[in-house]
Amino acid sequence: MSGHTYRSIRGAILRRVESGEWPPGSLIPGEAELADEYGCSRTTVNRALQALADSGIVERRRRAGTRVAETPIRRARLEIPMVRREVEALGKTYAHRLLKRETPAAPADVLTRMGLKGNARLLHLETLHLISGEPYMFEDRWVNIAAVPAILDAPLEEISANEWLIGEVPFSRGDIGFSAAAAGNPEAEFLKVELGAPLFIVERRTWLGETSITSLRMHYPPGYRLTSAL
Amino acid sequence: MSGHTYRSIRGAILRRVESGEWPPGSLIPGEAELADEYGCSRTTVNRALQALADSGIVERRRRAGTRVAETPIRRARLEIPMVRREVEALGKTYAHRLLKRETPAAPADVLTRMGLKGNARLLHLETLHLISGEPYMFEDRWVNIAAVPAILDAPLEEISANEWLIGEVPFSRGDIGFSAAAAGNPEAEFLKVELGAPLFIVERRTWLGETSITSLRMHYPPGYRLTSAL
DNA sequence: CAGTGGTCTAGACCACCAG
DNA sequence: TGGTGGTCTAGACCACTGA
Repeated sequence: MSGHTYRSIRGAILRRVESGEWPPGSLIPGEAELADEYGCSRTTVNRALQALADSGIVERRRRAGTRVAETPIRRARLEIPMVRREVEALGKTYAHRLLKRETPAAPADVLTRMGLKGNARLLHLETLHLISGEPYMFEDRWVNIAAVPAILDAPLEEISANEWLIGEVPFSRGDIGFSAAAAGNPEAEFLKVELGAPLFIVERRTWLGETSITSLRMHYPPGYRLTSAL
Repeated sequence: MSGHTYRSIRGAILRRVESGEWPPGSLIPGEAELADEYGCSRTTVNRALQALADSGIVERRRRAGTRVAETPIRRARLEIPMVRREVEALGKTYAHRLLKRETPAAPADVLTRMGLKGNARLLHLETLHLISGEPYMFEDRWVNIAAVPAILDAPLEEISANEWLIGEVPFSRGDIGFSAAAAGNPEAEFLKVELGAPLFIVERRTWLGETSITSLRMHYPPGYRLTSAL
């Protein structure tokens, strides 16, 4: 090593992009040439360029080389913490209240969302999450009983379904969606906001392999804000 | 190479984590040991483990080794496209209408948000973005004239401020925030929604080095949804 | 089909930090 | 202070794909 880390080289290349030396859409020198120029190995240049490609600054293709991205795509990396952590990070005390726990016939839209058939048994949970005793977030959750039968006996008054599921199925895949919606019932009542108030909605589905585990909608009252560096 | 790519090894390790062989919080074998076990070089194992650490599956510390994450942090990676692309990706035609363009005395909250002093000159823009002729998003933007003086002569009726700025300052840093808010004026009128309708709000600020460039608020009507794999 | 990035290897040294 | 991950190197072969 001659004092060149892949970070320093990534920085050097980024500066040349930002300075306009290599404008958007232009081809930048190949790895071998850059390695020669910076006096480091091609491996190190490769790593730097991969990092830049990962952040959307450049686009790379075999044979075609590396070009500066034409339209810089913004990639925001959001960290989605557990509600408990979110609250405790604010220095407040967290609590939750299980408002509903039932196994009704599942609505068609929930079944569709979870990719299940009509005979699937689902557990429906409504939970209010509290910050220092005040409403923080209202959660409407459905759980696929076939995927985690033990949930029927879980002490969900003491441990939230989210945390119980993390203990049971620690690593699952899923997707997430963000939107806005007017407060209806029962969420308006539980969150102590007026009917029609604008709520921030986070929807999440998780899967273990091909099996749907849970699907939920989290309702945050006005004032909630999700942020990220860009 | 003996048929082992860093991806296959990442997958193999992930499966052992998911299977519960290494429960959350537990220490997994060191790089050297895993390399030996899988019959590949330590470099390859290192790359696999770095990828897993990057997705929040494991946590690594020198001397302490690699542990399975205690509480899996969810990292969502959001791609924030230009509005034009977002619309065109739906197969619709994009257009925009510049509704306001003025250089008033800047409100205090805008100055604070942009980290500027009271004497800073700002350009205020209100733009309606259209999808196939219908309102798609209302944008309220402030631009720091000192950072990009040429914007005063930019043909913003033809090219949206966003795209003009990308051309002028292709690579800038910034942050982004998501929230919900009730439609007020003028956005309710322009978006053709009722006063008080729940809007999805995206706020963005961008900087070039230490200089604030622009700060904006994008208002999406009910129905808009931002999604991501988890 | 030739040139580019993608990746693996074996070895080396370093930075960090828990014991 | 020793063991762990972090990183660099030089060389090699491979996979893809555009000219």
